[in-house]
Amino acid sequence: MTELKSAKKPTRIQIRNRKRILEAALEVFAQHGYRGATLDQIAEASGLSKPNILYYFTGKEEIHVTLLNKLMDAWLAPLREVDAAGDPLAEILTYVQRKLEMSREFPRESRLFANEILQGAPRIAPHLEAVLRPLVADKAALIQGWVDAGRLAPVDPHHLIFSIWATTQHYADFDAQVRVLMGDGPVFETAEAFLDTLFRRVLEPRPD
Amino acid sequence: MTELKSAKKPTRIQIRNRKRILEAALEVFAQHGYRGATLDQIAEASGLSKPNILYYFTGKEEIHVTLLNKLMDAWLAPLREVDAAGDPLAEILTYVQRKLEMSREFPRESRLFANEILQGAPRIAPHLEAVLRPLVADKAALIQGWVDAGRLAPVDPHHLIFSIWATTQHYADFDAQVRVLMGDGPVFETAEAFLDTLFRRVLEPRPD
Amino acid sequence: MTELKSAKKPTRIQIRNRKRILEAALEVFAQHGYRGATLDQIAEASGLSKPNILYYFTGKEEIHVTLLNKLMDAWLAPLREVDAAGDPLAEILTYVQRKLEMSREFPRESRLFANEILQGAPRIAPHLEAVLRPLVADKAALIQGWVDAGRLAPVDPHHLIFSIWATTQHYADFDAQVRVLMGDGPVFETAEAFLDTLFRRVLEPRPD
Amino acid sequence: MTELKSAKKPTRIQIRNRKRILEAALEVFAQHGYRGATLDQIAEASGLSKPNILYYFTGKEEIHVTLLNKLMDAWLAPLREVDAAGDPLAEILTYVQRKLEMSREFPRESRLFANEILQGAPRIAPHLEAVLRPLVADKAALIQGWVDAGRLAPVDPHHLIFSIWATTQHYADFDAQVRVLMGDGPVFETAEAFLDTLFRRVLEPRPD
DNA sequence: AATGAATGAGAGTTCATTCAT
DNA sequence: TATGAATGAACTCTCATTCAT
Repeated sequence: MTELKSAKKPTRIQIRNRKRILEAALEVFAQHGYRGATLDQIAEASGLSKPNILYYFTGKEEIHVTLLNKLMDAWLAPLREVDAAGDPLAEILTYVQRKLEMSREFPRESRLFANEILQGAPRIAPHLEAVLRPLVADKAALIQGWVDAGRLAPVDPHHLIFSIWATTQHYADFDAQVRVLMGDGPVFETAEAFLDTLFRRVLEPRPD
Repeated sequence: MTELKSAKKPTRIQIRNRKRILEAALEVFAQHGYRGATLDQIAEASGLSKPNILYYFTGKEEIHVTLLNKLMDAWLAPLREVDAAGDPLAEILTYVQRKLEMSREFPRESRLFANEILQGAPRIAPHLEAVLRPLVADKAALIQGWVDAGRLAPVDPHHLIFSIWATTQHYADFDAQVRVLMGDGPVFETAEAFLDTLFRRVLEPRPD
Repeated sequence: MTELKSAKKPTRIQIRNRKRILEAALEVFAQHGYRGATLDQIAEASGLSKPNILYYFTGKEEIHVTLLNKLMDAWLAPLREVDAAGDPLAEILTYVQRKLEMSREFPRESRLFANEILQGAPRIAPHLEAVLRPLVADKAALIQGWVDAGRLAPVDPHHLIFSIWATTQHYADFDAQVRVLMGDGPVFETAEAFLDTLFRRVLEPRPD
Repeated sequence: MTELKSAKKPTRIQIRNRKRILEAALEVFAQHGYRGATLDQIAEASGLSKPNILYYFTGKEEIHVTLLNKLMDAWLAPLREVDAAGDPLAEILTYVQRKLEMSREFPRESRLFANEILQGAPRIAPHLEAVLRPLVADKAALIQGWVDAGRLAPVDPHHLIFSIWATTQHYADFDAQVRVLMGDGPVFETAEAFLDTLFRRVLEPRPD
């Protein structure tokens, strides 16, 4: 039944409404978490009726999973683009910058992801193992190679990646706290400079 | 009525049961978030009956708020102890170490806090403004002073603090992801070395 | 509007689609009962869309009633054919055989009917009173006449008819149970012999 | 959780309310079938609120299964009591009488069972295989023994049992139809005489 | 201090039916 | 004639909270 619907090519209305729903759901899930979000909220935010939402998605969970899957692709793109042929320091600083950009442009996606991981990754763990793990293993090896070649200061590649994720996503995930502490001033601009400095100092090979 | 309870000094049983409830609730709230947690789960985990829990606490929210308040004190202690009279680099590296320690010792508290902030800090925002803001302002000024005195490499104090929080709490909050990527190997031990190196490189004043 | 449809003579497509719908609905209603059946199931089984089904029938109930009415005609035909001019015992044994045949050929119709009666005949009671009652009264009188004439062993005609219905329809209505108890062996063949013997022994006039 | 409740010995209120619910549910399920029955109806009929019903039973299905299980024990008791040491004809006629009695005393149980079998025994099939099949096999063998010994007229034991079930349960399951055809006159009294005669004629060994 | 019993307010979901084309 | 889209009503079930003891 549902198969049929997704098998046939979707109409314009279907495309539009699925987008609306996902957009609304992203907002709601990001703010309240999976359990905290309600279909009523998504319905209201999307301007569709609750049963109509269930006309497009099998249920609450399918909406959530769809969001997570869409998210992961975009989420990992910057890491994928770290180029073995590029200049090591430049590659990583670019990666940091792009990750920070994503936190600014897509804070809701970041929070959606954070919520999922916080709760033990119940729905996305398989994806992490299948997709994220090999990708990270690959890039960690690349970084290790750079370190071994003396092109980066010695550093644990995995922890380096974690620290990039942590520091960049922080501005999306902990936004409420950041706002309290920094007021209405420019956050991302100063953050960008700070993180550039930080990782430059950490990674620049020094003669010693 | 409620006043009476707090007016009279609590009996031993009261103290014990409130502890049990908070311990159980910490576990449950940290894993499932506020909305995702149920009193039934807390009741089961605490070994008390649901109505009995509501004898000690007005409701679900009060339990949550109590946990958050207790948490904040312990949470900020390491920052409070950053000593203006100490050696700047040592003070901060010690702070990093103590924060990481807290992530290892109290991951549930970290996740509880992360959950709250992720959702926009609806219940803890006042506390952040009243307590956290002045404390951070104070310590940021201290760090700025150290920087100005040339005792630390130039760095934005606020963002520095954020980066410490982000990198240390990451190991508690994103544990599920870290585990997928690092397997069963030692995480905190290598993290400690990594973060020590990281912040040392960032903060050590360099002649140039 | 609805009148128009029945006023004009139906096109070939109409005839074909109504047949499809009724065939599918029979399957679904017989298995799940009136409430348990859904238009979705009927739509899927018939290969038509849900709204299209409602183009041919006013609603779920009309489909059900249509099925019941069609059913009743066929259902009573064997009884109608019990011939006053025939040999009493042979007439009744033939009736038994034909009823059993219908259970084998049309088990879904049997179950549909059983479902309806089980629930108090809410939709078919009028039909029963108007059609079934006089027919049974007539045939009961016929049997009574045969009994009075000594051509059948003395027996209550109404209960005799009930016992014929009960024993023959049992193989359709309680098929699930029969299968559990008789395995995959031949059911209807042995049942036919059994029922022939049974009613023969019951009805054969004996000298006494 | 639920285990705990049923593990501890139930209070008087629990016993009373579970009885009320089962009594009400029997009425509702027997009339409308599993899908057709609603918790609202059961709630109304039992005088309890809907959530309160779910305080005593896990869900709709548990109520249904509980009823079926309770039913089966009582349902099979008469067959169990068919005594190998008794007089064959008397044993069976007594069984017929007791089954008819049950149809009169417990028509709702009979309809509940009929509903379940009609729908393919989705919930009770295992029980049928585990309990009913061996019991019937046992009694069928007993009857076959009586037949072989010439103490009963030759007859297929399985079909004999089916015919007893069919004819006796008919008065409960098809009550709506029987009422239409027999009016307000005595049904069970005449049915008892009829069935006694019927099975006597069928089973009495005849010299031939 | 404790708990069995009860419930109102929703939650997610289903479904017969209607709308619009 | 046909169907994608939409919905109101109802359904099962959950849960924080209250009642009564």
